[in-house]
Amino acid sequence: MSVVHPQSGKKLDNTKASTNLKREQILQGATRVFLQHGYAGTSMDRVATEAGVSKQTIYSHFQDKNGLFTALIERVTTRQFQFKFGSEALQGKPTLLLRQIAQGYLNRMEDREFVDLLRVVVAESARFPELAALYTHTVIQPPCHSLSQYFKSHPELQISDPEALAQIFFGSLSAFILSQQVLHGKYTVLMENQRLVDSLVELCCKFHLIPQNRTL
Amino acid sequence: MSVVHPQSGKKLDNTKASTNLKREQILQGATRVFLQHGYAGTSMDRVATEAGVSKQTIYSHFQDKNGLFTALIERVTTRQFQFKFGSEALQGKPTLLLRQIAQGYLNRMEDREFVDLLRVVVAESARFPELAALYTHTVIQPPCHSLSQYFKSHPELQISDPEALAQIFFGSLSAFILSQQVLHGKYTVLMENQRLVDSLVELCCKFHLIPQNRTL
DNA sequence: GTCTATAAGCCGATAGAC
DNA sequence: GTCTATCGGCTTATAGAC
Repeated sequence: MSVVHPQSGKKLDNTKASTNLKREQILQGATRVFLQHGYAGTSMDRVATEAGVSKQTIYSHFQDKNGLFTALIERVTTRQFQFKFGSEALQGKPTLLLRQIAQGYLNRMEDREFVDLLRVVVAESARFPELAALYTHTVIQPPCHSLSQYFKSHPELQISDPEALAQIFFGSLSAFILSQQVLHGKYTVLMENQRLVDSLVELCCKFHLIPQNRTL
Repeated sequence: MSVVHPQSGKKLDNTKASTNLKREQILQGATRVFLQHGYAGTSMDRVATEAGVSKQTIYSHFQDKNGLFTALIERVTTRQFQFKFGSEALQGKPTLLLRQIAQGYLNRMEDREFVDLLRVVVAESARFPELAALYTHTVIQPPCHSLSQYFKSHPELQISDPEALAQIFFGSLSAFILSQQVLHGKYTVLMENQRLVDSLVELCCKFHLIPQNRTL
């Protein structure tokens, strides 16, 4: 199938590079369109225009609309997994560390791709359950698991159910992002990020802080 | 425009009743289809078939696809608002009351219409921002506001930021529902409702319970 | 491999009979 | 008011030139 040029190996490499470049070009264009308009709301014509290629080029790189969408969401999901959370060592004063974690997670609100991916994965969760599962295990679970481990290794925090508290921690942050950015509550319901973070950290460290700050 | 029958007033009433019946019939069929397949994924032909009427009948009751969808979501949203939360008096022991509230909210996981509405409102939030705003103010805010008021009127709970805690309370519950039911985590990520509820109640009543249960 | 052109069917919305 | 029939236009996917 592939044209092997006998005079220079470069020709082959260039061809492959060019092919991958086209594929990349298609994915970038398709990502913009699909993440904004959803699966059914996106036409292959629109993708072709946005990516600057013809429709047939798309069909030569991907089996069909379904395959393109799946490959695309898997790519963006994996990309969002690169979010450095598990990598940084979980050290330092608990209040400061937890504040950093919460603040860092809330900063993702400003990442449009993160917000768009969340909306689309939820939107297509009924038609693409395997993508919902991938998202859950790749984006949602890892931070939750890390925090749970942290809680377990710090008994002085006196947390009765580390896994449940980690779920509450990231769950309330995720719900905040959903309500503020996806449902546009930012413009109608006011709540400063800092207040949420403060209360969350306080909840996790209540027992821990009592001996230092309070006398009952 | 309307045909007023001179012999019997019943004729007019029957006609109106029949009209409202058709409208109801259309809305019921459309609700099933739209909540399952989303806006772009739903065709008017499919709605007509599902509702058991012709397409033209739909267009005589609703301006266009957009108008039908909007009327439908507004109806279901309002219906979900009937969820009895603000109505019941917030009385009783805080731990028991909070447990009841959390448990009651989680019971909505089993209401398919609630889960489907959440998914569709999120899915179409970019194209129908006014529906997202309606959902926020009708379904999300009221319970949050009620709980916040409850916290404020019970200073013995020593809650520093009642509004933020109420947001954390319902936010983590909503995120749980989203992850378990919408993203199908029910089948891949196991976490019993009871553990979440226990931790949530414990967090809200930590200071309150300390004098009774612990000695620091 | 990439393009233009086109097939075959479904879309939202409407016209006209009754 | 409700039906059947239909109109352009847009949809996914493919055929054939280069």
